[in-house]
Amino acid sequence: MKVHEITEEDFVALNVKRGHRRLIQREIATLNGIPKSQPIIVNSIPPSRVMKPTSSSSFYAISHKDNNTGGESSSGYASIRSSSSPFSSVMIDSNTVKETNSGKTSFDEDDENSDQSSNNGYIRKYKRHPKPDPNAPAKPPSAYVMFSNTARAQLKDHNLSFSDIAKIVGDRWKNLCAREKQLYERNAMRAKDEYMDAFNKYKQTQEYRDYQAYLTDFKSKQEENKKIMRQRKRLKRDSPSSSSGNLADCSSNGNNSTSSGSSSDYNNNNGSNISMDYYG
DNA sequence: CACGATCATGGGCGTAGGCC
DNA sequence: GGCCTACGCCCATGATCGTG
Repeated sequence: MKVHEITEEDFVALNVKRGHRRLIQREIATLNGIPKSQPIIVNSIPPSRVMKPTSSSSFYAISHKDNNTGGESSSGYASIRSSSSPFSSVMIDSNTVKETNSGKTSFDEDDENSDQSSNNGYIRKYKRHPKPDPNAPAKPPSAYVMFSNTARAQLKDHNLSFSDIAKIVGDRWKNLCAREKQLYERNAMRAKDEYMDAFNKYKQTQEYRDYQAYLTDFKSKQEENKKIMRQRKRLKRDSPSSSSGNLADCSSNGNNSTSSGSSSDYNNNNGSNISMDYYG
């Protein structure tokens, strides 16, 4: 594998910390001719699978999905989960794309088996999130989110596409007069204060401690599952002919070690709602 | 300081994981 | 191992928070 082909998953697999990942990615971007002024993209897809953007939009997510319709092509999925922020987008050098298009790149073990075989398709990154904490106070919306809720309600009946609405809301926010904006900001600040109070109180409760325990448990089980999946893949790869027998054994082992605990815990957990995420 | 993640919105598709 | 359900992710937007 060439250095510039390394993906976010590869870094994670190598235990490279995020800050270091960003530094390395910046250097790679520079090598690829991307100026420092341009933000880097967190590439979970090796360059060989990156497609050129289809529009001039500043947002650059690579996908087979039909824009705006929410419809996805049935032929697989190639996408980068880029941040919703426009800052997170960057054009990947088209030369890089061409250069590596035919090359085979290695993946994180998990993706490796994702049988790109079938359609050359890349399986999107998908991680199960822990259940949110139903007892935790709801996170307060920002001023912009408050505004967008109002604006969306007004635009709801205009039969506009999802992205059109987003663009209009963004425009309206930019053109909002200072006084009105201040109003939203004040509301947001008040909501935030209330949230902080509520959350500090909530942290003293048993529910909070239970949820923290659930999170820890959830994480360790995910790790466990990952190991099992790797094991299965290895077995499948190593003995394709006798795969059924081995697989059965392996899967039963896997199920014993995971489902027994996880399913019951999942059902028994008190849930929770601090939106945690385990992307690494 | 830079930059990714999150939040709301809705519809549709694909995947993880539970269950038998 | 196959079926089925729940839910993550995609699309756009900007402010804000968190992390390295």
